[in-house]
Amino acid sequence: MQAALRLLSKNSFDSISLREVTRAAGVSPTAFYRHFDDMEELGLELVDESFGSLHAMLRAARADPTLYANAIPRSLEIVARHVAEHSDHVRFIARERNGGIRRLRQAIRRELRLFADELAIDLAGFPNLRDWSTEDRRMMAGLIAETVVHTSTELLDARGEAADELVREATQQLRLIALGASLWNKRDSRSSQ
Amino acid sequence: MQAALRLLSKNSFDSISLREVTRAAGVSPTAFYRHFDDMEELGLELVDESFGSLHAMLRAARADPTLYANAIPRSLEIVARHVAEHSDHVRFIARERNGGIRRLRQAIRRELRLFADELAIDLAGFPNLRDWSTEDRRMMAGLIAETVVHTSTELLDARGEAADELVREATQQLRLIALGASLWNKRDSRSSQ
DNA sequence: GCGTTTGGTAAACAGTTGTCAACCAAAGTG
DNA sequence: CACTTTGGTTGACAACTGTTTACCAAACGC
Repeated sequence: MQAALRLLSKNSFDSISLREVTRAAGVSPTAFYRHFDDMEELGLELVDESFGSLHAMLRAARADPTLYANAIPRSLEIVARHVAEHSDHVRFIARERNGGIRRLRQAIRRELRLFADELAIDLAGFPNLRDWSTEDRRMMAGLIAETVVHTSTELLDARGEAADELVREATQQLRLIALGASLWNKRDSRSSQ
Repeated sequence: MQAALRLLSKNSFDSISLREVTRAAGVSPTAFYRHFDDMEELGLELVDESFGSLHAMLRAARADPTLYANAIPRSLEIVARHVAEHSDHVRFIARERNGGIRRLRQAIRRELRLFADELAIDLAGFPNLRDWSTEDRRMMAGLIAETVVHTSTELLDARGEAADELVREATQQLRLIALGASLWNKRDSRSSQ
């Protein structure tokens, strides 16, 4: 799996071959079948691993007591570090989220939805969002999640000053959203006018 | 190029072979070289074609006088139709935006940045955004663009009721952003506190 | 200590791949 | 009319692919 991730930093999943993976792992092609039926199965396990490291990050983040005071910049800082430390995982998720292999796409999107749902629950901890409908909180969580994910994927190809600029922009965007939330009329939620 | 797009609806670009493309086009493998040096060159031309159809859509949209009155739902309606009519182009962009081929990624991201820049200029047409700094307008345009692009890629795999739901959610998200904009303090733009 | 599970190996298979050289017919051009 | 460009062809090439079969050594379970 490490070998596969190494290859995946340059190519997309459905372009790397079973033999390439085993070659990179320093093992014979047939040894692959001792661990996976299929390349697809390898992919699905990589999805698990990638979201595992993400959830570990989230658990650590939620334990941080300084988070709530300055939630936006603090969260983005944590995300930026996660991207730096697990760039292979982040790149894999970003790439295969819209990639060519159906089941991988579905698995990743399901996990991302779960991530947004967790965020929606966290949002209920903020006083001014507490009496929103859960549907509205999910809508807002989806917007925030997408902004964070998008920023993460852009961070993959940025270094130094450019990376800082991306984080600055995302900070402003999340602030804009938070500002909108302070004016949100809870009764608007279902009138699609 | 049509044949390639057909294949690309199932697989990602760097997993389809030159021979597959020519086979799908009903032509011999070597005939490929009469038109492109490379698969990469084919890819770059597909990027041009895809953004061509997008810009045609935008030009038509801007000519619509009913747009400004009800900008958010009207724009999303237009986008949804574009996705339905050019799903191959949209899928290609979504997939290769984070795909394995560097130059394709770069070309697509450059075009998406241009798209956001155009949107930033359009935003200046709204009275309450006219006296913002151009930097803030770009920040907001980036957020809107990403929301629209993300919604488009999700629309690719949704049909009927699910698609309507996606559009409804995006409508709410854009409204939340617009609401935030009405409170935005223009002098905040550079103080990263 | 003996049998079984685990994780590795080599050799071979039929297919597929990108690219080259050589050839050719139709269309366009002076 | 002659000739050059355009866009196609066939055949061949070595290289690479996923998967099967058969074989093997070390570690583990009792």
